[in-house]
Amino acid sequence: MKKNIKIADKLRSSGLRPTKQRVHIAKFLFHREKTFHFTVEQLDHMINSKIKGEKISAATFYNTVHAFKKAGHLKEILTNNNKSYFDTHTGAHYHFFDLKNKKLIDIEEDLIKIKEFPKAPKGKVIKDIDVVINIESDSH
Amino acid sequence: MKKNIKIADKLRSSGLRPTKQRVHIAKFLFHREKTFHFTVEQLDHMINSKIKGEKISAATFYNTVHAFKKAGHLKEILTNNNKSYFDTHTGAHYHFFDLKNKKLIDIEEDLIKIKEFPKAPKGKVIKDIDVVINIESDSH
DNA sequence: ATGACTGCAAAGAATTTGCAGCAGA
DNA sequence: TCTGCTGCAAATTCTTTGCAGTCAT
Repeated sequence: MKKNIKIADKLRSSGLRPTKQRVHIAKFLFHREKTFHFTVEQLDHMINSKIKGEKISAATFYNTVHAFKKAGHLKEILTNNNKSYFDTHTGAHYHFFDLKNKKLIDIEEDLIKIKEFPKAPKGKVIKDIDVVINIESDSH
Repeated sequence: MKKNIKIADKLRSSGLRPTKQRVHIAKFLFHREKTFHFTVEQLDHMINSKIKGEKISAATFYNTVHAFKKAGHLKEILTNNNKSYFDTHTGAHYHFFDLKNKKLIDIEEDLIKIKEFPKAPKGKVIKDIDVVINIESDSH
């Protein structure tokens, strides 16, 4: 029960009302040790398949995930898959993307050293840098 | 007319039949000096708006762009935009992505130096590395 | 002739939107 | 009470598919 309160506070302090659905989703996402990568659709299936009663609607998953992202609790990752992947690991880091099984693997920031990179065009600033290393099976 | 022959040969040597539609699209894409970034949809509009008679169908644009990509004449680029962007510049290079107007800007390979990066997981090899530097307006 | 390619229209996926009703503050 | 949030269904957007007819070789 403590955890619920913490989650509620986390949401409230981000300006998000801790509704039943949001708390449910937040607990699922943030009460885990390891980083978790997912698409909104996958999240929908994973959570709703465990709910016997009232399911959470897809629209709410989209709303909630985007709200969490805006609040800085989730990070969006680019892939070659034309889908939005999200990551509970919000610090600076990069990814392997396994082209075969469409799975992401974290690469901690300090494992990649970008020695230099160009300045942003005039009037623009760099917001962030995405690095995706696409991998495939050895046999290729 | 020479150019048409060259294009036809380029296609044939990639195992692609130089149909009227493919030659038309290939000329549009490859007879230009500067790199060109586009989505399939944009390409469709750009080309079909110039055709008075028989338009080329969307399916053919998708088929053709993917065929060109497979043949190595186009490169696909990741963005934060959940859309497939393609690039006529097929060599190794990276991109700025302007979050405001959804435009890509090339960054030549030698402007980014990745000092070190992790080994691929066992049984996997690195296919390629995507680097996208997201930029936004200064005022942020 | 014989595959390969095209075009259409329909289906599919992922995501967004509009709005009435509900529920936190 | 008063916004903000949810849920539904419909709408959108981008992309793929199936198949009959057409074209390159």
